[in-house]
Amino acid sequence: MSSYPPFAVTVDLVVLTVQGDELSALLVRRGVPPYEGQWALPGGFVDIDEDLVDAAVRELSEETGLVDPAGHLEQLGTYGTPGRDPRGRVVTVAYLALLPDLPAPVAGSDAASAQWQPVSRLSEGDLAFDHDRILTDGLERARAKLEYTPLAAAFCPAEFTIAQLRAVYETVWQTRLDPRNFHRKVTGTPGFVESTGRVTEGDRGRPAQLFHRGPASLLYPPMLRPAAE
Amino acid sequence: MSSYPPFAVTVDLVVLTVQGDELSALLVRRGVPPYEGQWALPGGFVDIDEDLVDAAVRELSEETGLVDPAGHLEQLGTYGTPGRDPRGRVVTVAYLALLPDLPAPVAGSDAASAQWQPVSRLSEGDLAFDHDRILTDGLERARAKLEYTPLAAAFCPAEFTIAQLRAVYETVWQTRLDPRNFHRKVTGTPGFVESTGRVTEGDRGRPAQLFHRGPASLLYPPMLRPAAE
DNA sequence: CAAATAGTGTCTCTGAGACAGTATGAG
DNA sequence: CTCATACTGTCTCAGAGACACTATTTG
Repeated sequence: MSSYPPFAVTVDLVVLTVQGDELSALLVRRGVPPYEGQWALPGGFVDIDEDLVDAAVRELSEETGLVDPAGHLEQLGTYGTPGRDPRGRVVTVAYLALLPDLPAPVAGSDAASAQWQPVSRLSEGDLAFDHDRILTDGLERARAKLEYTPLAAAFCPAEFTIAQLRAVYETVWQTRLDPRNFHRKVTGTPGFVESTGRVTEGDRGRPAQLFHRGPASLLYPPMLRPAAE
Repeated sequence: MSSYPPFAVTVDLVVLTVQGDELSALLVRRGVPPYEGQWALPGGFVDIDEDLVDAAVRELSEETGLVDPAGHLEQLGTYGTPGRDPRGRVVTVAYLALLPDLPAPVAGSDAASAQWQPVSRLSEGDLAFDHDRILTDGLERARAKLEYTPLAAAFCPAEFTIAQLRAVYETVWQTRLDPRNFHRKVTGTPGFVESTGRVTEGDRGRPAQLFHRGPASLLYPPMLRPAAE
């Protein structure tokens, strides 16, 4: 092995959640150079005997304090352009995590320096390294996947109403959906959601049925994102 | 950098083409351990100052002899489970390449040991390392992308007929499509194909118009893969 | 001429979107 | 009661699939 070019390998995480009517990403403020004091995606070096996804789960739990939160984690892509990290040749494997709005948003060991930031307030150049690009790719992946997978439910608590699920779509896509057609579509797509029999109480208006995620991994027919203009 | 765990980084390529009515992948026979004598995906180590995609392009041209073939290349995913390579901790970034059927299929420096193999004849365990898995992932990616992108044209020569394009779909999806509806759908989807004004000659039947790829990067509405049964 | 392939017209059915109308809660 | 939200029914239009039909070549 010593004859092969030595690389460092990191994982970085695009962690998204829906808070109120904002799509937010988990960011950490860097405490050490390079890019000291700037915001960055959470992440870190992969141990030499650690699987990539395990490193991602470890970093996620270190940053959020949550062990196995009931969301979604998938590989996003790998970024390894020479010079992307001034410390040397670092290849980073980016992961995308979608989480429900957490009771205690960030409670890990690095809590002081980590916080949720609405993606609408971020602009090119705000983040360290090439993390702007990675975040942009993660957002586009998330938006695309809402169309043909039931992943919107990953942003919701274990039990949720159709209106909550609709709010996820509206927030992530920055669009308005007709509540009546949305209801019919979601409940009519096999395997998307399953009724729990329970209903909400104490809200305004008629109580809503509570659902949990169905068994489908692909939506057929897909949810259609209104065409951009 | 010396304080970070040292990894080796490779690129591996899932190179697909359509030959006759078969979807084939480019495989190389390994000449050195580990897995000496077994078939594997083409690939190799990334140079310490080389971009990942450049390494993929370099390996592709070394194996096929073609510089910038008019196909498609995209990152597929990264595989880095400890133990996947007996030589040590090797993380590989897999790329997916879609190429038109080449006049001289494989004419690179490693030509003797490289050849196209129909994917239908390959089964679990045929390939070295975790390349079975990578190939499977590449196939699924290719099949999915035909639905919502114009990538089928990457399997065709620069100018092609609607029937040739249909043959790509039928081969990759292992299905039959109605020639008449297919024709209407493809020519009616904005930006998918553009007429060259030329027609074929010398074939049986009425001459067909020749098209080249249109400017669209996403098909709307998408091509629908017949539901699996 | 027949056979083969290219391309068009038209019907039916499904599903998306618009939106009226009904159900059931809080105040 | 009013208001708000949940949910259902129904209409219209676009597009997928089935398939009859026309067009243009080779032999």
